[in-house]
Parts: sequence; structure tokens; C-alpha cells
Amino acid sequence: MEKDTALAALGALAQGARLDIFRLLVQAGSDGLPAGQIAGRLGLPANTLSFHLNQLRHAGLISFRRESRSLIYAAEYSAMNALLAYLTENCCQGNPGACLPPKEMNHD
Amino acid sequence: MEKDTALAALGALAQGARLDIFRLLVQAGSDGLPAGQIAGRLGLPANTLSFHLNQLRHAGLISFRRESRSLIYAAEYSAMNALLAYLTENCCQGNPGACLPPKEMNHD
DNA sequence: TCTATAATTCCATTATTGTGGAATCATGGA
DNA sequence: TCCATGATTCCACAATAATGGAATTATAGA
Repeated sequence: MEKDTALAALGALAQGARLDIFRLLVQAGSDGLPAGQIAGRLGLPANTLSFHLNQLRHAGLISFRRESRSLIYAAEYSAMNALLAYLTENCCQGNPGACLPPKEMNHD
Repeated sequence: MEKDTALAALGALAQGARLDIFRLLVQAGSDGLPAGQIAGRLGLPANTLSFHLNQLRHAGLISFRRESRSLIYAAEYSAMNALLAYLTENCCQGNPGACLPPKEMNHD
């Protein structure tokens, strides 16, 4: 991942309303949520929400699709995972056991 | 993790110089690096570096210890890991297989 | 085509943040 | 005690970001 991409993503997440929006979408899964529903759940004015959705979108953290009159936003998990990887890259002089939490196997 | 803590950490990382500093320390491991060496490697004026180290420290992402005339800074891995966990909390309606990368076992 | 709804864009105001020069503090050695 | 070194704090200026009112665009139904 490029540094600029990571910076854009971190900058997008470093704001209360946007962090809430992003986590809401992360939790919602790939079905996503229409803008109006996000505004309702978080109590944000439509234009303010729109501004923040744009920031998240430009940072590559969310995407949207139109469904009739609604725009449905969803988290971009690949961007999120790339960011997490960037932060921990080459940690501890290449000995990640020293700092990363023990990973578990998937159970599926 | 508290939202405010996550916001502080993200805000601290959402800046070019600080992202470089933090990643340098993550890579350096728990031995850490003296401020002067960080300044040298990243080409930052001492006072500017000091300002950024303070931001990272207040966000809980790094800590320091004195060793003679040097202050040695080191990444706080627990804070980093808590942040990563916060971002992915309850993802995909509790079905993380849908968005998180497959975890592997440690080999040690 | 007229109206209602969902959402966005434009704009001005306010607040926050980053930067580096100069002064200061802390430590250790002569 | 005096000096050199490593680092921080103080301060003012410049740049960037967040907010919400009003106007605008897109879609669908009567």
C-alpha cells in the first residue's frame, strides 16, 4: 500500500462522525445501508452526512451503488485490510510474534 | 476500546510525519529509538519531531524512557492492536469470514 | 408534466492543526 | 562550576477541515 493511500484512509477515519459511519458499515456487511438510514441511526443532517460519506469514499474505504432513489453505501473491506497490514508491516524487525496478537484459525 | 481513544490514535496516525515515525518505531521493535536518531532518519527538525512525538504519546501509541541524555521512544503494540480490533469489531454482522483475511497460526 | 422523496453540491463561517525560530531544560564530562 | 549535547517548550503564522443553511440534481409515481 502507498503511504498516501494509508494517510487518506487514516485521515478519513480520524473524525468522530466518520468513524461511526465506517464502523456502522463494517458491521452492516456487504449489503450496505442507504444514506438516509445512516443519517437516521447516527442523527446527522443529510448534507453533513453527505460530506463525510464523500471523504470516506475518496479515501477508498467505502463504495456505493444506486438502488432506485436510494444510494446504498458499503464498507470496502479490502481497503480496510490493506490499511491494517500497512500499519503492522515489518513489525519488530520481522519477528511479529513479539507484538501482534496470536492469530487463530478460522472455524468454518 | 473507547471511541475517544480510537479517535486520538487515528488522528495521531493521520499525518505524514507521524505515520513515518510510528512505522519506524513499529519496525524497530521494543528496543525503540532515541529521538535524535528518529529525527536523523526522517530528516525532521528537532522541535517539529518533538511536537509529533508528543501527539503520538498522548494518543497512547508510543512511550519513552530516558537513557542518559537520550530519550528512547518505542511503539506501544497493545494500543496498536486495540485500535485494529476496534476497527473490525463485530464486522459483517458477526461473520468475520466474510471480510477479514484468513488468519494463520503462529509458527513458533 | 407536477409533486414528493432521497440525496448531493455550494458557500461562508468557525475551529483545529502543522510548522519552525528562538529560548529553555536536563544530563554528563572536564 | 562551566560547557556541550540531546531534547523540549513557547509562540505566531499559515494552512486545512468541519458544519449546516439554502439551492440543486436524480428518481419514481400520479
